[in-house]
Amino acid sequence: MDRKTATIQDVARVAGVSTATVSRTLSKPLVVAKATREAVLTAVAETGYRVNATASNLRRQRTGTVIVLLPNIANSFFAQILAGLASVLTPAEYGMLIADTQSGPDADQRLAHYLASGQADGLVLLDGTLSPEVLATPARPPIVVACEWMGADLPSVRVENARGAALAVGHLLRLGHTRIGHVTGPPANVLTETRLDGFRSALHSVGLPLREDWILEGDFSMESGAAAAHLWLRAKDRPTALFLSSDEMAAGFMGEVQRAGLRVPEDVSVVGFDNIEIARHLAPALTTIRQPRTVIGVRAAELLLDMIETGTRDGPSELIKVELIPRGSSGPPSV
Amino acid sequence: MDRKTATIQDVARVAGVSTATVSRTLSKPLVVAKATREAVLTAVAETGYRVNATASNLRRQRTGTVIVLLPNIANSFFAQILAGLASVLTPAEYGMLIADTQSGPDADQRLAHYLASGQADGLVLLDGTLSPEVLATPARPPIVVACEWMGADLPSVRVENARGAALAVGHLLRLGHTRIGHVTGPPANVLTETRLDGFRSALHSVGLPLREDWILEGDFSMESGAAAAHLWLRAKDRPTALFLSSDEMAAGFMGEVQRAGLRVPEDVSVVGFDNIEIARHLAPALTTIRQPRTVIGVRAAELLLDMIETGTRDGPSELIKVELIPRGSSGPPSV
DNA sequence: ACAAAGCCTGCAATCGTTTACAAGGAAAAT
DNA sequence: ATTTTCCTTGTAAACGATTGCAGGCTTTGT
Repeated sequence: MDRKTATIQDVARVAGVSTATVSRTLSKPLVVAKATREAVLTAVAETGYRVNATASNLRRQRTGTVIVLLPNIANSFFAQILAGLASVLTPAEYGMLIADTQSGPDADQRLAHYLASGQADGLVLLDGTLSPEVLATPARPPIVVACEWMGADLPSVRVENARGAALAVGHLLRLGHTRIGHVTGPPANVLTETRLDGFRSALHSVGLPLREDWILEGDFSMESGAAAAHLWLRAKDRPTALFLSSDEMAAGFMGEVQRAGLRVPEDVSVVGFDNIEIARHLAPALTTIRQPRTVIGVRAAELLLDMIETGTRDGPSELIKVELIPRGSSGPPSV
Repeated sequence: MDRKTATIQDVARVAGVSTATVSRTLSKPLVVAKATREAVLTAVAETGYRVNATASNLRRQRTGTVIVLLPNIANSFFAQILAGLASVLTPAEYGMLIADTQSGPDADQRLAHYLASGQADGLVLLDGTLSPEVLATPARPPIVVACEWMGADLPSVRVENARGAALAVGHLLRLGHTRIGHVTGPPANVLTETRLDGFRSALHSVGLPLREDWILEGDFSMESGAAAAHLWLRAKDRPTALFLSSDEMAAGFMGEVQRAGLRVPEDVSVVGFDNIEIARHLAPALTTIRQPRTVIGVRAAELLLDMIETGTRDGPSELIKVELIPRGSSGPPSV
């Protein structure tokens, strides 16, 4: 046990072989003779050798890192996707470099920077608001998009957003609602649009007219859900049910409505989207559309690793299923 | 614009200087003459050169990475600390390697592995359940502990947990409660014990007896808060107020109590700990103890960077202040 | 005008691995 | 017995940057 960490040289000396043999023993054990292999492994154990990832990466022209670009780490939605990513990347010896697109100044430029910098073997994109033009970079690393995005033909892991919206509306219709409103996500976002489209066409398909004044603009945050509640409370002619594009908004909405003395679902039915953990613990428990966040992360990571290893920049796209979870926040309209 | 990324050699050639000069221009611009400096910078811009972090790290005998060990990324509490860490580490050109101690098998062993592997220039410890003995590793990198931990004398960023508990109890006492219960965190955790101690001594200092049957065991999760609610609902002789060791538990508790038809704070006052984002959006809004999570991350990162740069393994410890946020979930007892 | 001091810059070694290539020896084929 | 083939192993050249050392050219001092 030396002061410093042992290097491959030390192992080679102890085992009485060349560094090449040590390296081979560790990476492709099959090509070295059994006797030497064992000698090397003993020496490794004895010296406590661990391969220096930096040197290895330099030589192998890789970085051992994938960059994850997301709008906001603090958001539990992304945190859970991260957990999924980590569960695949960590065992594969890849580190995650997390880049928060909201904290810095110009997100598009940051993306371009990461693409060009060669700081990563791959990139996971969780922010749908970035502009697709940046991808024009030559020699960019493989990218997997794990959210709705305008950049058309990248390998991606997506969620049945439109169908989710349709499920939500269908549920409310079945309960007897005909006056259904919607609170959207932030304007630029594709999630917003896809869910809004799903909402629109679900209403359309049963012949219900679309009341534009019942479509409120939010931004996925609880804050904006609460704001929507204020608008709703003040409105003269209000919908009896609302589909909100995120659970956080739904929670904010319900809280505000209840603090104003009205009741859910008696006075208004509420359906969210995401099935965040707290959804079932709210009072009333929140009806919502479940999307398996960890799975999204896992699949995205698997896709990316595959692309990195095969050296391709194209890959399949995957669609993750969603599911309606009916709970207490939705009920029949009280005429 | 070549296919491949430009290397320092390319820049040197274009600028008509040696690679040494290019390197110096970029790292210590002051020592190179103004004219050459400008020539180099022009060449850099022209070639689109970006320094290869791997090569630089290898030569400088560092990794450019800090490892963050935490129990669970998906937990929004940690996610927010992460955001704080990232906001300091990313600009300083350090990557974060996130290691989830819950996902793997033996967390202690993983910690030991990370310490020995030399994979990181520093380590942030967010998991208080790891055993302190592992630190005995010689030549370990600097560590900052950003949570309560038994390992005594490491540099740390801590929160006034005991005082927080005292604030919570004091608040309930002032409202007139004398029958106050507590829901703890998981048994092994130091957070649990510190807050429990704070709770105990706050009661003790005003001469209230301690009812052991009013101390329920939780684990910080909403689930366990809901379970505590069941116990509370079933109890014959129940407290009129509860201090729960986390907001998530408080949310789970409130939800369950309300779904059972009782009301907060009329039937039971609830105080949480953390001030998670949803706290103010619940109905009623949750009274809680605020701890600034982002700040914890920021300070921990700053401390760690300082230790890394000065090469020391000791450093100051910091205590982050907490604050009572009174909201609707606590009120006078209804006799 | 000459020596001393100061600025810049280049040379070349180094960080720790990986991996083409070649070479040595043993086994198999002729 | 000689040639061919196969299996293992070693040699040495990268990978791309940083930096101690030394040398050349100015500047300053006397």
